[in-house]
Amino acid sequence: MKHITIKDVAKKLNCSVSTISRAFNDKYDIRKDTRDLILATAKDMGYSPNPMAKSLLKQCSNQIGVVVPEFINSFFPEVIIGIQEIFIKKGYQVLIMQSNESYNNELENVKAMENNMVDGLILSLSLETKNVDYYKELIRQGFPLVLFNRVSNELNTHKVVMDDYKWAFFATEHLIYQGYKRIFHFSGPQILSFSQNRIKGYIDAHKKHKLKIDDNCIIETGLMISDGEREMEKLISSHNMPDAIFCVNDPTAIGAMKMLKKNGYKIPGDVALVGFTETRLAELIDPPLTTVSQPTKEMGRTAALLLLDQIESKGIFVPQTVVLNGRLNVRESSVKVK
Amino acid sequence: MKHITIKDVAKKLNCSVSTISRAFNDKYDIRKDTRDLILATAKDMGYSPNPMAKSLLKQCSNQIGVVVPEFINSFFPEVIIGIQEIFIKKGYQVLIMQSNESYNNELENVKAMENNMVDGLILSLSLETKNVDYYKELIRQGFPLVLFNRVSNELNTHKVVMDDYKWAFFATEHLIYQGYKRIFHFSGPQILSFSQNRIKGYIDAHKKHKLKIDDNCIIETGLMISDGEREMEKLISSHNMPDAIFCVNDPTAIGAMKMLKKNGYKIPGDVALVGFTETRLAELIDPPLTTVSQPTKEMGRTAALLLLDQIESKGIFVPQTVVLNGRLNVRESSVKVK
DNA sequence: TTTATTTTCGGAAACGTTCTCGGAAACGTT
DNA sequence: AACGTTTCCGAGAACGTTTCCGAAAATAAA
Repeated sequence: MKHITIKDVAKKLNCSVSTISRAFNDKYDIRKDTRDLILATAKDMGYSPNPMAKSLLKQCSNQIGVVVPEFINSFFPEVIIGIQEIFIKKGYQVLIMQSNESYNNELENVKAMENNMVDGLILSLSLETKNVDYYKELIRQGFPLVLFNRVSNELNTHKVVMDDYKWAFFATEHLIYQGYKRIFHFSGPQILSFSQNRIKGYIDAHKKHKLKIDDNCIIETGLMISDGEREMEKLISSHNMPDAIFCVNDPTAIGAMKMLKKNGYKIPGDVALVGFTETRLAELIDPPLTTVSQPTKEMGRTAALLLLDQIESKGIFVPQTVVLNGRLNVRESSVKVK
Repeated sequence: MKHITIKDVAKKLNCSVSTISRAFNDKYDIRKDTRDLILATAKDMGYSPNPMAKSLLKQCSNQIGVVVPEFINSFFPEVIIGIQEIFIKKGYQVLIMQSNESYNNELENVKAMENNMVDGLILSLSLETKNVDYYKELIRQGFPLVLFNRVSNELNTHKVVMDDYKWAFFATEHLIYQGYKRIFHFSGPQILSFSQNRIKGYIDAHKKHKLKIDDNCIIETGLMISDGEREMEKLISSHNMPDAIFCVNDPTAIGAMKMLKKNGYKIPGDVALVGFTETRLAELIDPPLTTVSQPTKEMGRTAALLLLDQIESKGIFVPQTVVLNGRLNVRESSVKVK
């Protein structure tokens, strides 16, 4: 379990450690053949430079950190794959941690990353996160931080999101075009900006088509399958049924669907459903779920490129918000039955 | 972006760095009130010890690494949650990397982890991994390594698996009890030991019930949805239809299901399906999929505890293979239609 | 009071690198 | 032969810690 160090190589070749270092860092002041010799014997001995020592000296680690709320659903994993795609190519390592939707974990994770001297951080906020002071301070100090998906208006830094308003609008309008009149919205937690934007899209689509929205049509639900189930159950037992529901995301739509099926309702015959944020599930469940899909990998790649840019341009940067396009995948769950 | 170091604190308090270090490491040879003073002012200054420097000195990092083949399906993420549960509590950080089912990536990841001086590694092999020499060498050197789920017989170290043979046997037997006669098996890659075990279970269940297995009943398929689709399509076009299929995992079963439905076959009326390794999908798709579920979080916890044990007992350890129990969740996809 | 013991602290080496500085060869020029 | 250049390399500091060793101060024992 003994690591081979630069000294071991130096001793073996009877030269100084500086020379070895030169060979490995492609410096100009080293003879070609000595470099080749060094590289060859080093490889032979199984030596490779210790990145921690290097990080300590250079004060940067060639690592970047990713902190996400969860990775049970396929959304975040797919984003991460996009992130890795970029960074692996650039010789960076990607460290991943998950906050499990807890503010404390999130903060711990971020601090751990920071201590680990990551050169930058890509972050998506947890459900619980209301206080972003720590991140503000980080940004103030010039620490490269990119937010995606779950972002906060209070933080002035690079962000990658999709146009939630626009696509919520389109999704709702789709239901309207299908002829549904009594469209409910299962919304996400109010703290998250995307929840607000999706609500706004839902409302404005109604306005455009001069449709009234009842007071109790917008129901703050959550983001999990269980949340959808719970709220659907409430609706069913209160005999206050919509003819369509636009859900803040796929899991809540799936929860609603489960509960509807359990109670003998037909989808979309009795209640039509539209989700948001493609998960793998959407096209596999029965009936297949109409949903707005986000370009997950592209979101990852974009966040990665923004971060890379900020890291490499070590200085003044203008916080950018990249808005990615989505797509409405119309499937069986929302088409009007004649 | 300037880090506060131990020296800054020492200068401010007009004492030596050793004393600061003592305060932070709860050493006995320091006066109580000086320690309190140091801790207080350090906190005030926003100082926290640099873990990289510590790792460099101590030659261990209080970090452990997890390398998994993918995390698009919910299986690995859930295992990771179990792993984190244990390690977070113990003050370890968990670094996660994914090999994307590529042997090269896997090796790169493992080396990166090693260079990062992780104190141990939890690994699940990629599909491509046939050569495990590097891991052998790691184990020989005494590096703490725990394998789970995708393990190799060639590696003599801690392992956490489930009893694939037993549960494949039960799953197949379940189909037999339902009255199916022509049961095919979509198998995984032969290299993976779990594939072999599941095949064996499938065969032995037939033997027990004195049922013959045709030559072409066992079809090496893969592990992805697309693999299941492909092989199912072949079967359909060759008019060589089974009345039931036991699939090596859920994604292949789901792939088969998609293709069957697309071609108008009824499930389980025309073809019954059984999967393996619970994914979130199984109970949500239509029809709900009968499958063997693994205790994912427990698998993670078990692997973590084994690793922890090996790390802390710094010395002779007896490689252990923990076999976890599964469960057969019978759902609609496999029950005989009268 | 002197000596022995304990408590508390500072100095310095070490972990594995990179990098600046200076110096020794090797070479070319007059 | 004497000098200036260039090429190549070694010594040593630095990164931020911990820990061993020893010493000063405080206390206890004589």
